[in-house]
Amino acid sequence: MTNADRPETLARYTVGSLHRALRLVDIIASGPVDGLTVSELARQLGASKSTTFALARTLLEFNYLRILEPGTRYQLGLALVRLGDISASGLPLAAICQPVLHDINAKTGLTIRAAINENGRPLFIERVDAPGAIRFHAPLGVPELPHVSSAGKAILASMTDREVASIIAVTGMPRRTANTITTLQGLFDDLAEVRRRGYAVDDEEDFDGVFCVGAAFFDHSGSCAGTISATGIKRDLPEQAVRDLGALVRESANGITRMLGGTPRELVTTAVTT
Amino acid sequence: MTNADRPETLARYTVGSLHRALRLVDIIASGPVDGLTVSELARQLGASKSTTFALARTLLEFNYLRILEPGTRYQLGLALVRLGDISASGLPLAAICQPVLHDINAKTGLTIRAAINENGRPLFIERVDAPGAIRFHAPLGVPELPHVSSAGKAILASMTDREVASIIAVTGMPRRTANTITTLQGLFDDLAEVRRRGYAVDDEEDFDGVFCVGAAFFDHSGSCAGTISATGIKRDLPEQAVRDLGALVRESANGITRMLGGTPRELVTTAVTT
DNA sequence: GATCACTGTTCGGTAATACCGAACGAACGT
DNA sequence: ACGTTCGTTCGGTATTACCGAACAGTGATC
Repeated sequence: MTNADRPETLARYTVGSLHRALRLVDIIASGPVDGLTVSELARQLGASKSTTFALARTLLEFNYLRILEPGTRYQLGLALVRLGDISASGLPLAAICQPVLHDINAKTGLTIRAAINENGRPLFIERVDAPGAIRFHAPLGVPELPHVSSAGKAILASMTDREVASIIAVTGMPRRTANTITTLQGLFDDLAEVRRRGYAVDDEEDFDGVFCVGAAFFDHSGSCAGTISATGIKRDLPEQAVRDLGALVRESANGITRMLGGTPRELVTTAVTT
Repeated sequence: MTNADRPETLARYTVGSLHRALRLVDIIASGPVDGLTVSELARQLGASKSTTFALARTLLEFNYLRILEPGTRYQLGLALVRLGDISASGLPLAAICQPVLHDINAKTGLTIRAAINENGRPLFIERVDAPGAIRFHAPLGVPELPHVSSAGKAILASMTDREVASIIAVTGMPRRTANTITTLQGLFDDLAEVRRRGYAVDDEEDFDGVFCVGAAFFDHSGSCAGTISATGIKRDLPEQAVRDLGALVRESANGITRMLGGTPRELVTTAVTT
């Protein structure tokens, strides 16, 4: 549940019914794709059926929810598509990144994503899917773990070891696969490699069989604004292809850096300075 | 289908504070891109500052809103990106259409959009922008007027004149440019042309200088599920290019029809049967 | 066919709470 | 140093959001 992971002291000026309604939306968002019924929602929400019904009706009125034809299951509505589109357009990054994502997608046929740097964690804001049936688990709008993704490691590589340690202190380093880096020293070593190459690699560290290459771009102040990354099936990517892909992603990220008024970081052989 | 129209009785089972909160989100969504302050929101909402503040804080807690760095202006937050993405992914159409949109975009360099048929009106759910600086007014998630867009006319062309008339009775035929079709008979004539060609054309009927080509796809039951359309600047499109583009869009739509388990409509020379 | 368990929906009563108004310090722009 | 506007805080009160009970349908099981 995502309602308890807010230990901040914001609980003071919150509107209870609105809080409940947004939790309801979250329950539907993390529920099955074919939606949930009022009774199921009421159970998960811990409220009565009538209350849940009233909340759902109000959300329905604004098209935040949508009712499936057979029966009465609630899904997320189309108003959220509109609002999400507006929200993403508000970020100038999205407009800048979109053509770059399409370009890499056209050249490689892989799934390409753009993320922003959210306090050291990658938060994906845009995505261009690979053609074909394979779809990767790639939700937008939620911060991902930094130590298991190429996007996350590309961000961390722009920071000092001290900063990296403070971020990892919050997120931890949970193991996802046999290849997951689970020690701080192992991560530091990998980040040094990232700085040398100019791009980060996720070699089945998040999902078995999934390979990822990512590179960071920087704003005018020189701080890491975000990343772009390419995701594919490991067996489809021979070693040479990875090097070419890494170079492509790195240069594309450098292009975004220049569009943001920044200057691409040169490849370094030593640790980053404070 | 059973979608009652706007002039519904103000629903009886609405939660007041939630209603206010969603109106607040809408106000921000239709406001300036750099956001609104609490005082401005309170004025437009017709509520006190303290109430507005509490609502905004709660929405902030769930990342429905976001605060701009300089000052305290509220923007739409990134949670809406996530929810919009989930909402669109819930529609199987979006997953099917995405590679097709990219394909046409790669071939033509134009802005390509997919819409679903929302009671005879096109509701855009996905978009691939043209590379370059030009951005068309192309919001997602809101139903557009059917008589001024190629997507709308492609939908209407799949219906009988009687059905078209009943839809136009609701939306009206407001004039947008000098080329806008404003009479029912004129629309019927144009729709007959659409059925002959297999694709619809918007020749500066919505915006001056903007040209559009769209075609409908159909589900297994043979009813129009939605459209794909390409948008560009008129002077960039000579007559022959329009014919090629129309054929491309039509064939791409036919491909989606087949993926939906339907059979593409053959080009007709007479009116559509009931 | 009748029972059961379940659903979505309706409605009244009441305790909770969402709202307002006033007041605070701070930040601008006179 | 002025006046104005901002965001934020807090207490009191009447609004209202909540619950529980009861209704009509549906589908499965006996």
